[in-house]
Amino acid sequence: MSQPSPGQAELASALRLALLRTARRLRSQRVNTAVTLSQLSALATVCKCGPLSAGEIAAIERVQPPSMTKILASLESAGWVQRSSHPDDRRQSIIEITPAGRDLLAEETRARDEWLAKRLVEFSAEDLRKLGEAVEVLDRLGSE
Amino acid sequence: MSQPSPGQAELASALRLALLRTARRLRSQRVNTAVTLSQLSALATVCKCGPLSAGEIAAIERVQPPSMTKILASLESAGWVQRSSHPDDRRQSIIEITPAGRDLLAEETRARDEWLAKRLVEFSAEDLRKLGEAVEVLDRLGSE
DNA sequence: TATTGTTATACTCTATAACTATA
DNA sequence: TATAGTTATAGAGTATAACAATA
Repeated sequence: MSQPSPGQAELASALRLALLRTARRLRSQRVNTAVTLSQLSALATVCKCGPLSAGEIAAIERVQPPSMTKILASLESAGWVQRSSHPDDRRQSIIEITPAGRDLLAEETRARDEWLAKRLVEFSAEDLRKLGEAVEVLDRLGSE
Repeated sequence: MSQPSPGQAELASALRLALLRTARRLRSQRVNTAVTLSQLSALATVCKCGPLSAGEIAAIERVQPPSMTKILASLESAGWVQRSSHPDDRRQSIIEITPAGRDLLAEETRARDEWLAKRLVEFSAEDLRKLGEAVEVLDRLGSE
């Protein structure tokens, strides 16, 4: 593995500041005050990746187990996920999304995306192409 | 102005999740426990945009004035910024970076970028091009 | 002993509401 | 009255350390 080049260090610096500010705006953009962005993200993972244990969700979301405990407690008390016992290991429980959770996820995703999409319509086709190409790279950067 | 197209809604959704996770990882990557990412971001703004009032920094950083009050208080008590009185308006003070602040900023930026740059070396030239092109678009998205 | 998850605790980050000082 | 900034307070988000239950 080579050392970071000067160009990479500059890119890293610019990317870090750009991501901080954009994420700050996305997080503050609360649509429904009943659910937060972190809860929504965990709910999206449970919906997409099927029934999972708490540890598995924490690993996918890249947070520590105690953080996920809190998120899951709030999702469960709101009725958006439900737990069942693991057949072989009584330490674990299996967490899955409920129909109400699916409804909430769909509605919130639509509302939050609308806020972002409204800003995106002001961007050129060229800008959108650049963002679209970067999403896949960012995904790898955020989950490695 | 047109309505968001289906393609824009999908891009918005994918971008939102990618940004959340990547930003989460960047924020948790603490190098020096003496300074936080938000403090560093404000310090970078004061360094780059010259002497500013508290309100101006808050506007550039896109946070509310009370949030900036806290950030500036910590930066000032650490000796990384200093205040002087505004010549015409005694409600305001003028905030500028100190030499110690400049040193801290250079050192911290280097250390934090190293973490990101180390990951970037594993990416292809094509990936880096995509990220580089997106940075400018993200900047506009985060500061509009 | 090792693993899974939770509880206890603390710190960062940010906001709104109420207030002070100045214009 | 209006504006710039601060103080008071609270909630979201996350972590580490210590613990309990189970494997």
